[in-house]
Amino acid sequence: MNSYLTKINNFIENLDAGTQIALDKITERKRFAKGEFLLRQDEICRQSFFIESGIVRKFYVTEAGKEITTEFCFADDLAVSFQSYTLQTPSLEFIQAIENTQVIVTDYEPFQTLKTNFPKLIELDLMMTEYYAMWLEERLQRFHTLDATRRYQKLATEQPHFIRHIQLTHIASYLGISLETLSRIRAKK
Amino acid sequence: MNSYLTKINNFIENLDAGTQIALDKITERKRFAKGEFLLRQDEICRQSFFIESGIVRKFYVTEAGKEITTEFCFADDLAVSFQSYTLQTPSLEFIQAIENTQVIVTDYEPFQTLKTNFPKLIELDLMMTEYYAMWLEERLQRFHTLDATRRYQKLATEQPHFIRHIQLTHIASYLGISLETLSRIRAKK
DNA sequence: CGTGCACTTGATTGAAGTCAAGCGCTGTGG
DNA sequence: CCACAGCGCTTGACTTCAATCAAGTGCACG
Repeated sequence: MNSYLTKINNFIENLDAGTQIALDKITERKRFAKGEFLLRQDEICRQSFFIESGIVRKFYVTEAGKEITTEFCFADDLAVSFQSYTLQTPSLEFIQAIENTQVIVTDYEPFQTLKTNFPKLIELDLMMTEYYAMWLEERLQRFHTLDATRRYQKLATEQPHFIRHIQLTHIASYLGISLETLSRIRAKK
Repeated sequence: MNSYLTKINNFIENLDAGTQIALDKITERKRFAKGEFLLRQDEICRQSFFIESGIVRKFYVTEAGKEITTEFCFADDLAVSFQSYTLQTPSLEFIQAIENTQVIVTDYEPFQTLKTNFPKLIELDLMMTEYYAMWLEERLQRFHTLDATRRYQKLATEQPHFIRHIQLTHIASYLGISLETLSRIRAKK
């Protein structure tokens, strides 16, 4: 499944010049300082953010006021509030930079228009959505079958950079366990 | 988000005649008796199954030999092993009819070819994938934030037909709780 | 009239949450 | 330059939720 990312990147690099140029015209570079929000709850996600460097986190807040982290995006990841972006409805999620972050911003509307002239972009959109769906499937499977300890272990072995760069409060929230339990899991062994 | 399904259905109905006819040519109707498998683990999912009537269930088997149900598909749902279908790699999942089921089968290869001639089908593919991703997001959120009781309650109020038509063993597996716990949740109140 | 399957009920255990206190940085203001 | 405030994290005591193991019920079907 990770090879699918390579396929997507190849696809982007091999886009014809016309599509590339059109794409360039509707994007811009932007920086967010650590702590800044790329998107807030209730706003409509009218942009996608391709991370060039830094880290962002997506999270929402429960009725009880607890922050639930849904995803971390590192360099080369695309950050959007998927449902808000797709339906153009108010976002349930926040997107926040947890390090100084540089992104390439693409506006929703121009991109949709562009898709009608450059059908390759629909394919691209499809591939990226497929990738996201597979990512979600895998994440769901882990919640469905693994206990707290094994969820942490998988993360620690497969994404060690998560643990190196992200504070444990957020890791715990991302794994759906309490900070205290995470601390205990890490302590033993 | 459910209105997105309506949008997809409208899109299908409003496809130009050419696309419709081409689509018809690569599909066939098929019946599966209760208990039959539409797809088995390790097979490559080379077809998509649009359910006309009946019910199918998607599940995989853990190393420990436990069946984990990932999805139920009813009439008008599309059943595929998503990762296997998308990557054309061996499926981790089984797809099994749990009632006598009638489906419209579309083969993968011809559909991919068709997409190059009828770009509307790429759009359709995109919309369906977007819908699936949003469905996964919601399901993931429930695992992430709700305890067993509230997961059951949401299911019972939002999809009462699930409980009417599907045996509790499968419901429990779908909700990620043991059959005994589900029984107790249902007993009280 | 059993045999098997779907489900229930009870007893016990274990995993993880909550509450509470404390530790060790870092950074800031007196 | 020290003091202490705040944050990220740890540790301990206790509670709660849900899994497991084990019987038992009731129905369906051969």
